[in-house]
Amino acid sequence: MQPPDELRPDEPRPDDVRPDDVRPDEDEGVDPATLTPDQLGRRQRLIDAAFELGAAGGYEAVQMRDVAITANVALATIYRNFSSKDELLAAAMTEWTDRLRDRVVQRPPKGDSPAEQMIDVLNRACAAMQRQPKLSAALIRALSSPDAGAVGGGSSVRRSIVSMGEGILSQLDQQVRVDILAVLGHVWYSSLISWANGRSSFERVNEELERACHVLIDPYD
Amino acid sequence: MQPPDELRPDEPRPDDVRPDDVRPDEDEGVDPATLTPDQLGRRQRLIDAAFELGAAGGYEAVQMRDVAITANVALATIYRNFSSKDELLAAAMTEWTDRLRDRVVQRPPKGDSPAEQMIDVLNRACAAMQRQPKLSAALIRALSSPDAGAVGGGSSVRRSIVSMGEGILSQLDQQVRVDILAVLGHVWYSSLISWANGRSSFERVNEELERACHVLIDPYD
DNA sequence: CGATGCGGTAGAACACGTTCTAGTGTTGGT
DNA sequence: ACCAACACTAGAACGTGTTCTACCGCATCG
Repeated sequence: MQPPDELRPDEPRPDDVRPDDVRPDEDEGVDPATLTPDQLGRRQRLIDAAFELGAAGGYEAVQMRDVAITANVALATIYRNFSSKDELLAAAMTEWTDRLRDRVVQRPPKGDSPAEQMIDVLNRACAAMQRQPKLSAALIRALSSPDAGAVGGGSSVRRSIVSMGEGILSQLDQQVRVDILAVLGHVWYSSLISWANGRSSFERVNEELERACHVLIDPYD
Repeated sequence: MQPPDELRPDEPRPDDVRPDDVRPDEDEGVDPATLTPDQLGRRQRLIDAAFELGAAGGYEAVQMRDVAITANVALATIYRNFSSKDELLAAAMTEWTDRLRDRVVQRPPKGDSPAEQMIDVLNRACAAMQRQPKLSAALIRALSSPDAGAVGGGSSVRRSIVSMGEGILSQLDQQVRVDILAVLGHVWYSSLISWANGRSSFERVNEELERACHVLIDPYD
């Protein structure tokens, strides 16, 4: 299964391309350049298997033995590529987030005020996740895991929020903009974790984000 | 081991008292009123064991078999009182948070502006956690777990932030105050999870909170 | 060509949260 | 006094992430 492309599921995308703007310095240990095509293939098959199992049954359905079978790989081989289940899922999250961000960023947000525009962008990102709720929850859960390997995924998400917001808040003072985006990142992260853990609904996530956008942005506008 | 009382470790406190303002409606299933003293004792011993093991070795050191041994109880008995390890830790978190909040609230925050006062309060809470870093991380990790039983702990923490902030921001418009405190709650939660998962330092948590207080409160002041 | 080392495979083994089984008080109603 | 219900105990058993063992094939180096 290919990573779901929620915003424009119809656009063709070759199997093996990966976004070329990923920062290698924050990824997990292995340097992609030194991998043989065989190894890259196995690695991608593993990530795809994680997508597939996660989309079908959520976090607990991504069982390492099943991932191995789905990807046609030995169990121990997973651990040669990813130090843990959470790192595997975090790698999947990175891949998905990068695509999602590209989509969201490249169409103009609707709304009259910066706050409204920011809300629109976040809503669209949320809507994309909502279309694959089990997968999203699984990926978010991995991101919030204590596993060291999941760090890269977290910073990838943070980067995405910043790049989504920079254009919209460009009129604001540099420092204020950074601060606002940082706080928004916290609200996003916190709300999604609550949602992924079954503590709140998706509407609640949207409400929280909306509230935060208003209380943060409006007074500066 | 008794729950650590970080802010005033010297004040005597009887073994069996529990704060009388806990809302039973958000606690785990069992109604405390119907428990025999024996049962209450076992329950408290379990929470105390969790404190002890968690303080010594963090989340992974709180192993159910060890908790059972430490509390002098059979393994299965733990699961009669708490539906999971995370719920046990969440109960411990609730107990600790309630005390912490009482301490923090009852002395006047220092600082000239509401933002400064809010920062002071949050800093003090952080400082208390920093004194038992392994325990704090363990409790926070439990709070952020997908376990249904941990919900009560989360709302207990949220309540604490609100009650800590209400006095300070009393001059603000009601709605704005609620919104600000909600956003602050997200920042607090998100930062602490990152810290508990080893992704950021305690100074970083303080910085994030400080930043959030300024960007949220100052424009309304 | 042979040695060496690396990455892969199959599958057992291990750790720890959780559940199950069977048996033993203890308690409260009749 | 007896019975039923229930909480507790000891310990086995189970599930799933992770690690270990043993072995194999293949490429690179001498």
